[in-house]
Amino acid sequence: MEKPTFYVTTPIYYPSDNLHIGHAYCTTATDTLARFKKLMGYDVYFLTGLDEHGLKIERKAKEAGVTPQAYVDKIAEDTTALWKLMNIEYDDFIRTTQERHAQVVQHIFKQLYDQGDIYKSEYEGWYCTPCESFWTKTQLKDGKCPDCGRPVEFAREESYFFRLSKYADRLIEYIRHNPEFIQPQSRVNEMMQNFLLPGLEDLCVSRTTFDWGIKVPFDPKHVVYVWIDALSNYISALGYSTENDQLFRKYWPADVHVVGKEIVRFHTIVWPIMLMALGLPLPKKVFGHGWLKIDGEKMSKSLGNVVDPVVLCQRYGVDAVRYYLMREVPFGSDGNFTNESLLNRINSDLANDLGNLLSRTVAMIEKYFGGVVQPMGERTELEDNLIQLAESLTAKVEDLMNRMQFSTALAEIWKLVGECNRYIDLTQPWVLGKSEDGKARLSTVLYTLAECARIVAVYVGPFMPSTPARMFEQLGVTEDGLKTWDSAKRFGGLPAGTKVTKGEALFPRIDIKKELESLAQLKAAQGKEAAEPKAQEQAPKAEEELIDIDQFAKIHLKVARVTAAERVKRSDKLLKIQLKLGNEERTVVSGIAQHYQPEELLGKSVVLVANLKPAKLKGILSEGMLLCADDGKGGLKLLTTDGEMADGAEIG
RNA sequence: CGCGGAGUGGAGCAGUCCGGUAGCUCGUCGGGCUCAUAACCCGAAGGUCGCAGGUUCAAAUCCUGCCUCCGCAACCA
Repeated sequence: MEKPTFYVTTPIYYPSDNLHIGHAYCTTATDTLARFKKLMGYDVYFLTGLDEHGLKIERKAKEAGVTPQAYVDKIAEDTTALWKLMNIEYDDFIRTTQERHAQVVQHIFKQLYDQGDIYKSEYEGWYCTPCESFWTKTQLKDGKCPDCGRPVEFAREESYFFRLSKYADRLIEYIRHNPEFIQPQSRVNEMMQNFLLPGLEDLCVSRTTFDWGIKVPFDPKHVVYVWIDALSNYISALGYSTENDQLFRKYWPADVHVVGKEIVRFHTIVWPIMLMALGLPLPKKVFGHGWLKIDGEKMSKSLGNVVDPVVLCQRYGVDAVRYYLMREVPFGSDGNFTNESLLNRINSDLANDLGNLLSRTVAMIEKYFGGVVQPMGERTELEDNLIQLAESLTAKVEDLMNRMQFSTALAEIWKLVGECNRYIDLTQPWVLGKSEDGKARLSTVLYTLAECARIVAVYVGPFMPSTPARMFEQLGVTEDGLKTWDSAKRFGGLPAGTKVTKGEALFPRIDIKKELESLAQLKAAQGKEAAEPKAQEQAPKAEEELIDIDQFAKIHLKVARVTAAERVKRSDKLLKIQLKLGNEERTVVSGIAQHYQPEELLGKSVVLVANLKPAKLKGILSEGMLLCADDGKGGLKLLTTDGEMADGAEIG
């Protein structure tokens, strides 16, 4: 009989920088699911890869002084090395710069154009010339370019558009009739309320402002812009629309697209509509997982809190890191990554509970029976309970895994680990070992423990791929039939006479205090390294635009005193500030609400650009600008005067 | 009122749909045990469930209002 197929994907990540723990999180989850399905007997196909086009990469490459291709080649190499390190068992790694992909994208683009779903029009937006970027009105920061802060101008660009609106009703119906399609459920509302029900706008799918992308086949000054390029990877990797499309015919539609919550929208709106337009079946499920925050904050380069999975794997071992990622946070919710919680998990769950259980079990079999597992004798209530728990695990774990509740699945497995540890205390093998009468009972106790350890080893496999082998080795399990998922469903598979061998600690305990210290040192050292090249980068920029004294004289700076300050309603960043400059009163709206509480500003002497053209922000007229300095860590400080100054004083 | 999520012992979370003794993990304190990686087991302390009203015999749970935090708002997993 043919095995049922299971096609699962990660997003194709954007390689503008090396990948971080967030990417590792997503890929680990996908790998865990893929391994589970393989153990369940599915013919699994697991795709991951990189989305290598776009302006940002074009620029990054330029900064680095290499071609975009060379730039992404390097990161692709690092990425595959990372997945190898992390034991990610993917079947294919697609890169959007590969010819096989470009062909398919062009085919799709042309087909959609020919059937009228893509049309040529004009893209309107706010254009920042130095950045060569379009922004929507809402993306602008105080009316300026969110990237560089310079002024933008309204502009139009010839573009191709994809007629999302045409398929919106069909998609709404589909989502309503397929409650499993978008997971977790809470994301359904978000998509419906925010995008589908208010009405979809057509999607801009080409650009003429940069080159690094796949050319529109019939209009080569245009480059295919993001989503048609990126999303197509899920079928281009299978050979869709080529002569060699067996994989496509075998595996499509995908069973699960695992994605981060920020791109759920593209996977549940744009992608299904693309597929509808192409007349293809839709993926069965899109699962949007949450984000890992670092010490409670969003991970970002500018905050300097990006966590490198390579370092963690090298220090603690791949399986420990994978375990932590899958156990700590319910899949679908946001979670918090801290070194401390990682180390705590490793020590308490892996070293103390699991590792130590194996260690004490094997040690006792060696001590009391020369390392030979004795036959199971008469069962008491204690064994019945434990065995019942072990055998009931299958159904629970399978159900949770199918719902991608990895964290809860691990918690269930650990209930058995915990009960085994308790069982040892209840049966007191060290007392049994003292008398000949006790030995019969002892052989039952130790058999029960060894067999439970074998069962745990099987269940833990999808999460921690190299741990089962290490456990089997100590337990003396050699027969492949005792390592399968099915073999864990029934207690009693382990044959009496099996020879156990005590090995190294499965997960050595970590001295958390010391380890946190050395991590801090490591970070400090890295910070230094990172800071140096940055200073060099900035140097040439300073010369870029020199102004002469006359130009400077045009700017009127004055000392002002804050007399009142309040938050601007419906804005996270803006404060409305009342200022006194001698006899004059002014209102200024300033984007510092994330750095200052209104009350801490009262009475402060600040520096005002007094002759800035007034601007309306959130409907409030702002007459000037307060000078602030960026501390480079995402913080912002107002400039004030050294000692008391009369308000209204001229600066210059 | 753009949309969504969250606020529960020191920390992280479950419970909220379907009202009825507030639960789990870690930490802390006390005890037990010695097979084991100073691990394991038992027990205890610690919560007016964000605030204010309302419905009810009964509210963490249902309703109304408010406060605070976080995310999204055309590409950060």
